Amino acid sequence: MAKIKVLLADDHAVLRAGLRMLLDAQPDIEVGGEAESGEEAIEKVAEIQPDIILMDITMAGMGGLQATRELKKKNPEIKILILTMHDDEGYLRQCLQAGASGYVLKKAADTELTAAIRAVHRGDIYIYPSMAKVVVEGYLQKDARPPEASDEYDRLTGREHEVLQLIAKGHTNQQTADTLFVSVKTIETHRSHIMEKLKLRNRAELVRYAIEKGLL
Amino acid sequence: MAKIKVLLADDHAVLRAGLRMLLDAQPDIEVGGEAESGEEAIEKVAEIQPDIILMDITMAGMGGLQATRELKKKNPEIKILILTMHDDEGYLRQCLQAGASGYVLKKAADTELTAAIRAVHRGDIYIYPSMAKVVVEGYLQKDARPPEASDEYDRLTGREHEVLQLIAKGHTNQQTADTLFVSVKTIETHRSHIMEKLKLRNRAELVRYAIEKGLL
DNA sequence: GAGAAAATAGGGGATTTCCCCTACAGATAT
DNA sequence: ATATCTGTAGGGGAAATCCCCTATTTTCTC
Repeated sequence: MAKIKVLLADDHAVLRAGLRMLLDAQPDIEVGGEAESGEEAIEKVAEIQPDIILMDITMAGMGGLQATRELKKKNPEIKILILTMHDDEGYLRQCLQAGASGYVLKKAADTELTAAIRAVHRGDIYIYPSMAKVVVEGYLQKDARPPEASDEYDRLTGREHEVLQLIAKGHTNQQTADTLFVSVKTIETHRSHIMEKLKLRNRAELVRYAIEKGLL
Repeated sequence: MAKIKVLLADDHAVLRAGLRMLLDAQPDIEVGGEAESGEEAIEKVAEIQPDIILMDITMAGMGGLQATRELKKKNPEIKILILTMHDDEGYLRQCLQAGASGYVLKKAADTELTAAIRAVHRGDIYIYPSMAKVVVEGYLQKDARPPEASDEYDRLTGREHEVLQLIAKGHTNQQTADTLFVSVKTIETHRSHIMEKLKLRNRAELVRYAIEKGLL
């Protein structure tokens, strides 16, 4: 099986040398080349065709962010793993938006870096755990219910919750009944109890309620 | 320095045994106890006071999700790392909302699991890379939206937009007709054109579509 | 062990949705 | 000037919803 070919892009020669030692010692990874700047990284990509670029953000000349944007535009299938000392949400976000597949801090352990390289090579995204927190918060907060919200909602029984979710997904009463292996009449009863408890007047309001409560 | 004390909660004894071998072999981790269900995990926590619970989702009796919610409610400082076979965004989201600090798949490498334990113990969040993709997408999409989005949606006429919004608010065809001072049949025609253009099959899907596009 | 709540199921009927059509007037575009 | 799009409206029928009820079994709770 072919090794994962990595291009190192960082303007510190010592760090590149250390990374080369570390990565070449892995059975499944090899360093295919090095670059000192964004421009050089772009040139070298055409030449050595790496699987992954390990990219610093701050480099003399073109930085890693701009280089990432240009590389992903010309070459969408290339994977770029940011390796930086910047423990900063702003950078993280910009890198991800530029098309980076991962973000690792230089203080990471060597096993974390190699795990990140393997993850990115598989097509996954690797976010260094101390940075992951903000990403997850952003993810959840999209509809993060302020815990208060609903006392009527808590009065729904388990089965009623199930029925509510299925209906909100667009299932008809009949489809819902089939899914839960009960009769349409049972679904109607549940639905009417739900609507009564939540003071809803028709299916549309019910769907809207479920979505706004983030039940899907 | 004290070792990281871990409680294993999983209903497969063999898996627990394997994990115990692996974790006890680490210089900085020890297994403090085991549980076969959510209920048992809750009991054991009081007894052995672990730093981290390694929790499966699907267990006989109380599952890991419910157990996570209850543990975090009583004991917010405890860290819960989900270890599951479920490669599923819905579970991931529910676990994070329940208060889990990490989500690792059972197919992960041993070094990934130990890295996750250490990350969570530091107070970070660890998301297994193949699951991280959806989280990052959710994070970015909060504002990095406009690119493609909606070509079918743009094909709706002005009047169709109006009708769509009213219906999504929970109006019946009749109410919508009264609001717009036209006949119910006109609303029906508009609605059927909308559903055709957007490939929706019933009112519930229509409501859902409108809300998810943020039309309200 | 009595009572309440939850889940199941049905009857019957009014209303609404959904789906197929057709039709026509006015605006717009080719 | 002809074709297409938009908005309007309707006929007719099948299907689904919605709204009253009642009723049985199981499960929880006090």
